[in-house]
Amino acid sequence: MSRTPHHPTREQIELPTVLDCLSDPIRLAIVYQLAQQERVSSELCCGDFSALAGKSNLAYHFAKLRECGLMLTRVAGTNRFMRLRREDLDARFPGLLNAVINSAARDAGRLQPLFECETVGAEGS
Amino acid sequence: MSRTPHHPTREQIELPTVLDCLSDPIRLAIVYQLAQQERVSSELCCGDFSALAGKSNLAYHFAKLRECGLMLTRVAGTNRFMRLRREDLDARFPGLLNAVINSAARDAGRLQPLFECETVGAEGS
DNA sequence: TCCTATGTTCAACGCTTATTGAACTATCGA
DNA sequence: TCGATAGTTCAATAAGCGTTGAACATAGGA
Repeated sequence: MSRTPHHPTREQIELPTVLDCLSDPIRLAIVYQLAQQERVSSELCCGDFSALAGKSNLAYHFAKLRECGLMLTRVAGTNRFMRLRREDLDARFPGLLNAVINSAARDAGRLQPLFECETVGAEGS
Repeated sequence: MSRTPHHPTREQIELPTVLDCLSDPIRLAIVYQLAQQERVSSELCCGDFSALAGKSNLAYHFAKLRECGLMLTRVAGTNRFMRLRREDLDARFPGLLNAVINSAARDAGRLQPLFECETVGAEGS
C-alpha cells in the first residue's frame, strides 16, 4: 500500500477543480480551519474535524482536497497530519486563497454552524 | 411575465454558491469575457457567447450566474444585456473576483479552447 | 499477543447537475 | 400583418456528487 497518498504537482493544480473543491461548505470549513492553524504553524489530523462530519465522509472530503492540490497529507503512525499547500497555491493563483479565506471569515456567521467549532489549540501535550 | 429576471440582493450573495458557479469551465469563461468587456465599459448579450455552447445550454448557465449574484441582466427589446456585479461582489468578497479572473487569465491557455474565442469588440453602432 | 484507536475503502442510495432538442414567447422590421 | 430574430422554458437523459454504514487495514499500547 502507498505509504503516502497521491498529491498532484504544482503545475497539475487546476483552477476550476480548486474552485469546485472550495464550493462545498464542509471542505470550505476544513480549509478555513487549516488556515487558522497556519498561524500556529502546526498541523491538524483527521480527528480534529470530527465536528464537521462522520469519519468516512471526512475521508472523502480529505481525498478531494488532496487531489485538487489544496492540502498536503503527511502520514505519521496511525495519524494523518494535514496542512494547506500555501506556497503552491500562491504561486499558481496569487491572492486567491487569501481572498477565499477572508471572505469565509467575514461570512463565518452565516456559513453554517460549521464555522463555529473552533478547533484551534489541539495538541495539549 | 417578469420584465426583468430575478436577481438576489447584495446581502443574499453566498460564498459557496459563487465558488460553485465559477467552478464550471463554461461559466468561468463567461465571467472572464464579461471581465474583459468591463474595460470597454459596455455590455454583452447572449449571442456574443454562442461559441461557448448551444442557446438553451447558455440560458441555463446565465440563469445560474444571475441567481448566484455574479452578473446582472438587463432586458432591452429581444436582447438581454449582461455585466458583472463588480461593486456588489467587491463589497461582499473583497479581492475574490479579481483573484479568480487573474488566475483564469494566467491559465487561459490550459483552460479549454473556451478562452481563445475573444468576443471583445461587439456593438459597432 | 490481543485489543483499541485512527483512518481508508467499498457498495449503495438519493439528489443534483450539465446537456440536448423541441416548443414556446416576445420584440423588431419590412 | 407576417416573418425573422433573440432568448427562455420544458422534459428527458446521462453522469457525477455527497452521505451513509459496514468491512478493512495499520500502528501503538497493555
